[in-house]
Amino acid sequence: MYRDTYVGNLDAEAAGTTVTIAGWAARIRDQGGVAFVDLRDASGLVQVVIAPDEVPELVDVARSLKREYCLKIIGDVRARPPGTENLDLPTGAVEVAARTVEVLSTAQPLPFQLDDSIETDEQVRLQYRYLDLRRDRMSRNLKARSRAVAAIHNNLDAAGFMEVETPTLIKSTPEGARDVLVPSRHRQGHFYALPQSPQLFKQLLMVAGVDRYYQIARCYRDEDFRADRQIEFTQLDLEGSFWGQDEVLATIESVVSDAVAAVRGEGLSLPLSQMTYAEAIDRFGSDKPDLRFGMEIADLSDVFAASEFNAFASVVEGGGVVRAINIGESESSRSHLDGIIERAKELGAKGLVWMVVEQDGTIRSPVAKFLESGEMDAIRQALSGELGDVLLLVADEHRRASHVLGQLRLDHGRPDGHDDLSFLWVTDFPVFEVADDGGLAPAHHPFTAPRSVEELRDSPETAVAKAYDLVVNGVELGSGSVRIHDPAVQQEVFDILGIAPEEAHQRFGWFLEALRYGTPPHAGFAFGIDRLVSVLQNEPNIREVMPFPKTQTGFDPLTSSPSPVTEDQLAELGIELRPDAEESLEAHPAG
RNA sequence: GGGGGCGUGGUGAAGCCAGGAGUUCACGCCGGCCUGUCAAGCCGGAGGUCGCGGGUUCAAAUCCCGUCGUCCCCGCCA
Repeated sequence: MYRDTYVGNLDAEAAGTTVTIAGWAARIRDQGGVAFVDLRDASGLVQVVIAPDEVPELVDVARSLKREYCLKIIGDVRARPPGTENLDLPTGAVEVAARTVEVLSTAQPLPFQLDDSIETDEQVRLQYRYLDLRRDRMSRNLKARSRAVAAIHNNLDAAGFMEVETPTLIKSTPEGARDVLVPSRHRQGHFYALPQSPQLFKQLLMVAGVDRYYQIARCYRDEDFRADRQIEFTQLDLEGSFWGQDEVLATIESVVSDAVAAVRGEGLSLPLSQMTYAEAIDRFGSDKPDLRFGMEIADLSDVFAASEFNAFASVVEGGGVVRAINIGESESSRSHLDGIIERAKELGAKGLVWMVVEQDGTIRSPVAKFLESGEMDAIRQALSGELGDVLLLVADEHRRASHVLGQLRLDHGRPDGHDDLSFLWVTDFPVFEVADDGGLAPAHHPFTAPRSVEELRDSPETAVAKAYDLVVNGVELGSGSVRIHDPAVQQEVFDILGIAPEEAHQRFGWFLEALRYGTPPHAGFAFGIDRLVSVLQNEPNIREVMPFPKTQTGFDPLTSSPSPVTEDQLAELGIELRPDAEESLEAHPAG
């Protein structure tokens, strides 16, 4: 028997018992005589005492121990001598006096330290992820994730949902993100795609009468990596028949609240607040506003419409707007403010005007000479400007000005280092977004139901979809929609989206066919488990809550994947590498 | 596709702007001392082609060019 208890269970009540415990030597403090070993297992840490005057035969083994040796120890739990208790340790009231110490496995010196005293380069952590995961932080993240997922399963199972698996080798329907492709051996030149989501399959399950479906599904999108994006990630995917938006939101709220409670100990106050897409853009310059702080966007178009400052006045005259935020008391050196202007340009603004509120209520700014005192007053009032506040103004079309200010708002207002959770539904998304070339691009997948087909046909640029996002602390957790269940409507939507009938038939014909067999009205949602857990754990990126993530270029330093394959493997698939791929092989020698 | 930060013994940092012997600090590692420590302490020691390649220079960790890796951001992510 390797153990009869976890070390985390050892408290004052366990004193007087004899236990068998097993784990790793997290730290060793050899006093020359008595030695202390902090033994860590999956439950926590306990101090083991090896005392030569009590058990002389343990002297040699005590001397031989190194960090991260894997040990089995039989010993007596006893209260620590008065004055030596460790209040920082949950098990700090007791210690285990060793009778026997068995080395189950030795360990080489570690490539990095497992305590949190030094922040190790992430590539090294990933290369030795199995050691990194022993660290308290990562161990806690894994546990939190497990608890959240368990809560989700419990909630949906109790609510009558059926867990159904869908294929991970599916038909490629190039749209949206790039597909991850898998070559077929039986049909050379043909490829499977890994699913970007189980979207169409879960809709087929609705046609199939499953009624309430869910799945914790792995999804794959081959786009550039970010702190909150990996090539593969995990979503809770769900769908229900004879359902509408209100029921979906209520279900998701209940699920998320249970997941939050499982990790944080306390659920959410329901229902969550809601805001339309239009309001979110207007007030916060984002479709995923972070409501943990204010700093709302104010509109100054009226002030500048008649002002002497022609650059702004002409923008307003041309149908644009002048919008602004107050980032509060901030460094107002020229170089710092120039940096903000650069950032604004990076975000797509033509320029940015800063203003600093002075002692006498006047405004210091490169454009101050164009402003009358009444105009300065109006600006200060609109932005509640106090002494020392820095105001940032952008003139552009409404959408772009809002977007730029929304980002600057995050740059300067986003809090860090506290535990607040600010959940928000964003509803009434538009069917189309205005692309950079001025054209319309679908904002969602083409199976999203419009609020009305007539509206979509008559004024597509303002048409609203029955689509909704869940946002927490400025992170888009997930999105969902009411789906189209009428094949005629689906056909028409394809048409309005600019997908020709032949094209629609070729890509989605199998799906359109399915809709013709008595499809129930249905709706659903999907949200990112990685993102949710990373927010709940206050982690800055989702890699910290994924056991084996990849680097920004999709590389896994632990296994050195992706890697070249043999000529034979390629030949079986009918694949030959192009010259530029051969060059890439030389540039990235196999690890 | 683009912008920025970083790459220095096993780990983390300083040194780089302003070129002058691989210099420094913390942790770890190895050896010694130490019988109540808990990020133990004290003494001693080992360990580095300054990511790689090229250039400038009498001289390059330091300046320049390229390249690889990594992180953040813009674009992209129906």
